[in-house]
Amino acid sequence: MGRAPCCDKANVKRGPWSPEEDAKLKEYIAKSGTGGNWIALPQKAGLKRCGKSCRLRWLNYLRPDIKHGDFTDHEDRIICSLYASIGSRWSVIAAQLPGRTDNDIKNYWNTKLKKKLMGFVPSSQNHRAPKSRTNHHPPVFSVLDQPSSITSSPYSAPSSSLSSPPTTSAYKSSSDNNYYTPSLAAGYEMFSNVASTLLNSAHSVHNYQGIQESFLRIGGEASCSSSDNSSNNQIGYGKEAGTGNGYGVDFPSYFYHGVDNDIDQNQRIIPGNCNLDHHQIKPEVGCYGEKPVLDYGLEEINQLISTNNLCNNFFVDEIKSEEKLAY
DNA sequence: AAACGAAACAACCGCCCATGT
DNA sequence: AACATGGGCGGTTGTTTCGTT
Repeated sequence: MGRAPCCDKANVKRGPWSPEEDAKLKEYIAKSGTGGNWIALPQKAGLKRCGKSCRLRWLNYLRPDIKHGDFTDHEDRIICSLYASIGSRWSVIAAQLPGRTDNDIKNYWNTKLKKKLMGFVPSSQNHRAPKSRTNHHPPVFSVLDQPSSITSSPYSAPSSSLSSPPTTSAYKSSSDNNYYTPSLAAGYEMFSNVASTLLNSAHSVHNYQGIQESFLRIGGEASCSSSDNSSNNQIGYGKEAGTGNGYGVDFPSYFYHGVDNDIDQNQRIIPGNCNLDHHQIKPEVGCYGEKPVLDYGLEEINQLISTNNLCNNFFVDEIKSEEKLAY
């Protein structure tokens, strides 16, 4: 038995909204609010529209706090890092960008940012001028137009598990029995490249502050690694910040997710056992040892990486695709 | 100037989930 | 517990705009 439609499709107007309809909707909501019932709203407002259509129009376009215009570099970075962390949860990403809607971000990602980050559209070929309704901004991630920077990065290249796209409809983890959606896997893959490049950028052009904002601040996860300091061949990089429910964050995995890493036979940091059923991504700033990550300067970070022989392997294997993220 | 293709973005569709009955 | 309903979300499609030929 199929579900009853939310409205009578035959008797509602579809397609682009006219200025008159916009005015009616805005006027009604300004006067009466949504009333918590979008289905009943169009009739009350005198609109021949589906309630869902009204909701969409209001939330994505008419709301007074909507920010129109091009995305800033800072917004780009937030989108990238969150996409890499949580996939295509556009509403969650939108929540981090005041004034931006999930639809807006989704469209922006699909039409511009994704291609940009994947290197499909080098800035020199990005010939299309912006539409008049938007403000032009400088090309984002110009550093990404230098693919050689990835391989020449002082940090390790992304792990091989991410160097090629999944060949099947689902991405099988090598370490558990979970499958990942292509979009999520693609996001991780993309992000691994982006992260490498940005890390290199931070190293080479001394703009670490930007990297902090785009990656570090997004948040570590509550630590519940299966590795601990007592293990013979594991190093407890995941120091808890304080006790109890502190957010233990490894370095430099914190660049990505802040999971607890283990160490491999070559004494390099490898992805930790991060299970997002248990890890909650939170917007807190994590700690390395007892010190907030943001308190580390570039020199210190480089020193830590050097001293601890850290690498930036990306740890898609340990991320489950069906996890619930609690905020 | 017209045709065409690509890009941008608004809007729709259908599913899922929370909540109420 | 089962069902109905509305809201929310992500994926996809349709339309418009603009650059190129």
